[in-house]
Amino acid sequence: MLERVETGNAAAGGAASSTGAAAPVVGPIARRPLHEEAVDRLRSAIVQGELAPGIRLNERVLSERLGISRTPLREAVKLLATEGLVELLPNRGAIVAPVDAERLAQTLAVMGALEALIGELACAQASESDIAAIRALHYEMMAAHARRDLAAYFAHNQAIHLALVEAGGNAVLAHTYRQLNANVRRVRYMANLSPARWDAAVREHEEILAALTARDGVRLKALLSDHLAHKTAAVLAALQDGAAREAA
Amino acid sequence: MLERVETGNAAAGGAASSTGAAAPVVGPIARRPLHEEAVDRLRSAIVQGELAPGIRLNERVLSERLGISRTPLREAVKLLATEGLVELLPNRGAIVAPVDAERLAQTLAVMGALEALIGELACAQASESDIAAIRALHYEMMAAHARRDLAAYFAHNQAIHLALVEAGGNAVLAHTYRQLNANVRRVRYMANLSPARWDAAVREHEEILAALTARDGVRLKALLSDHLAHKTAAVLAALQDGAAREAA
DNA sequence: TCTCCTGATTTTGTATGCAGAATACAAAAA
DNA sequence: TTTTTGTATTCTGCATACAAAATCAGGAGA
Repeated sequence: MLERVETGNAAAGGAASSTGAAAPVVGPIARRPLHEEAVDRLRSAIVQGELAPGIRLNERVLSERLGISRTPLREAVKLLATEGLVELLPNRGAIVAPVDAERLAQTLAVMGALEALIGELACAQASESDIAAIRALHYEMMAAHARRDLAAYFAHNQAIHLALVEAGGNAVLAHTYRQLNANVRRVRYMANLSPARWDAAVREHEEILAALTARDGVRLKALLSDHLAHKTAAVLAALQDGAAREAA
Repeated sequence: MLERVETGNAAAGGAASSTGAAAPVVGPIARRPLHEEAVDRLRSAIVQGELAPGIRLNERVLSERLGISRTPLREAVKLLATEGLVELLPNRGAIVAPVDAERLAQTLAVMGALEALIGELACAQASESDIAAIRALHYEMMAAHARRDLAAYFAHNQAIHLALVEAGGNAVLAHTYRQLNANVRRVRYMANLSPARWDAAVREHEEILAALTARDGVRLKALLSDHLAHKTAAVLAALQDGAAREAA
């Protein structure tokens, strides 16, 4: 967990050896900044619960683990703080942000407001190949569901929702959505959903795909909103549940 | 412009000398981190156009001007990059993000989606004193309009919209809204609005206040959406205008 | 035993140093 | 004159050094 970074920036284009084929001449591989690497690393560690809510992020320890110095690490931590994944304690460093039901509910409410725009834009702007890609993801997700493979299901589910927002062609919307979503995913990983809710979610996805295919924006908006509302209920319930179990 | 920081963190509460009066004991004033100071400084400099779009942010120069070292400054710049106010060029530092009509339109679309939630929450959650405060701001704005004092008008206008979103009690929503808004404000500063649009905006604000007072969420939602749509049109038009004038 | 102080240690926040990349400049070639 | 190539300088990205704040350990006193 949290392996060293090993500056994996090896020449992406590789030696375009041999014949001077119509190779696009790769271009000089911009090395990825370490702070970005650190952001990604830490974000996924937090989202996947590898770094539990509330634990302190000791700079020295983390910088050793990631194999980078404190400077880019601190930059990364501050970025994650704006995403709400970590909390900055003045003069006392940072902790992984505790999961707060109130805040989570607020986040989901904002995402709900965005769903309307997402549905509208997706229907209006998605290319046929965008839709085809989403359909492919949908069936892969169905397969995961049939297999009761929760991890794969989540992964494809995420991919679908991201593809939907991307298809709308509004980069700001996509960025905002992603950022909010990070906090929700964290809880998702913690909470298994009930079989009933799982089945219902899959049915909802069927309808979502149908509406998108028909490019029925009004309907897609409504479906996405409902879908999120159900998800909200499930997530908050799971959270309550977890808290209760904790207390026992 | 961009005066040194002078660590204005002087004991905020001042010496709580003399009698142990019921002073709220200020607490040992947590010194404000320099990177935060830098963020605020740079953000307002950019929003107010003091740092023009496209110009390079030379680290050495900036750190000297602000009187802080490069480390916290770099942290600040990276934070502003996530807000979209600056653009990071790998190995070549950062520039003030160019104003891009496309991106601005996308930002405004997202804000539009949020307006619905803002209106709903404000009507449902605002306290009477919240509403009173907004009303006070409203009249101050009206005064500024009567005086044709554009700067004061903008300031109060901003304050009203922020108060509205704050009154809803959803901190995540407020945070998201603020962030998106920074990019719009920048253009606002650049573009004077036409007298006709100004008058119309004021009338819209009258209706907004009325709907809030009546706690008519449905109506407030619609009004805020329309208001933003008009603003969007005005802002984009002003932007076109500016570009055209530039070309001439 | 508990509380409160005091000094040592850890940890953060900030500044500075260093290597490599990018740019600017100047001379040579076309 | 224009383009190209080699060199010097500037700047960024990262690491490290240093100072201030916080935490911890131990002991004195109640």
